[in-house]
Amino acid sequence: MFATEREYQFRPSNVTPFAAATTPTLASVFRNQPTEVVQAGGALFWEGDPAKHLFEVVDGVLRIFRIIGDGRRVITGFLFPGDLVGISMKDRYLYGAEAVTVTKVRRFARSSFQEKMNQHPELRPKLFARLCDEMAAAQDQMALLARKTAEERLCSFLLLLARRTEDASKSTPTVELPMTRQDIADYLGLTVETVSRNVTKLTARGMIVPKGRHGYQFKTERLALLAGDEDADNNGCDDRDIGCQRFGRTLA
Amino acid sequence: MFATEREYQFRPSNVTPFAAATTPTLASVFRNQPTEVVQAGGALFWEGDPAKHLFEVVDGVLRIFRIIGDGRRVITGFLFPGDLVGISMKDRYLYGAEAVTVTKVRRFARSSFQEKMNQHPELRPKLFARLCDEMAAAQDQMALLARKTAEERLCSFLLLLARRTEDASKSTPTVELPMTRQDIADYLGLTVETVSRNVTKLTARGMIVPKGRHGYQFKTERLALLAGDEDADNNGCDDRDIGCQRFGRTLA
DNA sequence: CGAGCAGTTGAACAACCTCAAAAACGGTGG
DNA sequence: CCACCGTTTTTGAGGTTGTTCAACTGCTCG
Repeated sequence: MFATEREYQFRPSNVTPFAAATTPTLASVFRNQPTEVVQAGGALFWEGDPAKHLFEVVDGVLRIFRIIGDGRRVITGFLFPGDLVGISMKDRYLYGAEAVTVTKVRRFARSSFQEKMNQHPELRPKLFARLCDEMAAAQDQMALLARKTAEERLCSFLLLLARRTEDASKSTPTVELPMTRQDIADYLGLTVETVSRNVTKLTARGMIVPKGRHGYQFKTERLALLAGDEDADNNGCDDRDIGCQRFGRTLA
Repeated sequence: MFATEREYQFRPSNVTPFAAATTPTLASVFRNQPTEVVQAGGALFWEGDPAKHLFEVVDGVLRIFRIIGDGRRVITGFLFPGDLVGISMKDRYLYGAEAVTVTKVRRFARSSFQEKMNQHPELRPKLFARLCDEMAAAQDQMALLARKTAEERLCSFLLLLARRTEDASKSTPTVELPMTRQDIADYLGLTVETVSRNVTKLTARGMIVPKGRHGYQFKTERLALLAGDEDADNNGCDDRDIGCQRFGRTLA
């Protein structure tokens, strides 16, 4: 589909450096599976396929999507290294999964995953917590789609990506956008044109600065003011914990 | 808040008559807790409250909502008898829960819920399945908000409600709308006016027929054609299983 | 009865979409 | 290395859907 192979570096979602060394993680269940490579644009599975496997994203970026009437596409999430795809109790996938970039995944039969989880009951709360994070992400997204303006949506999205990059702690991280404008549009419930225009606008205002092919340097504090999550006159410092990642889709 | 007490009858979500008699259900964990009554408009908890309890809706309807910048409200779900509220691994609720109608709930301390689940491990997959259903519902909602027109949103919503009524199997069930137009608008990402106009339009076209104060009789097949889930020229008969309810919010 | 709120209706407006075309990539092959 | 081709992105002009603002109706319940 694409011949392009883009550069990107996102860090695994739930693998904090120290915890990884001491306690078994969900990823460890997949550790000894061989990795498979999916070319950019290639499909891992389609909506409606028998849901026989789970996958762990090892490297790259996936998009999770649905098609509704008249071929309208909705991207319900992007998946990054460390994320799981295909967890469910349904016998068919409820969405399709495609590679945005060249992607490495580890495959696991659903039955053996169940087994592994029974052998390691200490992983259960971790899986549970992940579903909860994902539910929280889904609710954020509903709020975004229901009530935010195009500009707010874009800023929220950029900040979400920023949290996944190597230097997420920096106030002006450089972030790669491996997905197309069309992907972003389908994720934010907008058109390509609207996304493009707003990227241009943010660039013109200096909130983001182009860095290389698909990269931008973000002014995260200024973007946060435009993301529409707080009152305009509130400088964003409230006491709630928002430490968790809120991005991936894990369920099928 | 409201003095109004509206009539409604929705059936419990995951309690199929037969299964309830034979196997222990999630609801059975709550069975012996005393029920509390929340007046219409009253709050069960607010976003940001310490998440000390879970609740089971016994009777009535709850709305789950968030407030984003500038006071914009987003209703992320309505909860009906049998649904659970407040399940999470976070120590604070990520949303508020208010009673749409007078509502009966059973309260459970989070720790004792954990205990109960450990005592009855056979309930674990049921809880898990519920989270999966909820995730599926969230994805439906994202698709609705991202890509559907006002009319499609309203029809989708009405059909969702229809599935919860006593006579859901009938092709022209009579359904109560216990929530206000504002609630519906905040759930569908629209304004009150747009909801009102579209209700009027559907009524004029005879797709829904007013029945009493807050009730309507639905022509479900005709509504389904307008819900935007299938291609316009496809009469809605595809092979995927869509039997599950997809409505409630359980997580906090 | 009348105050207050939910709901409806109308007219003007704005944000976003659609359609169209040009520009910029990114890769390919001479 | 450069010319070419398909794709992605940007830009522009005009149209539509849904919003905003405002007035009005009709309940319900003191």
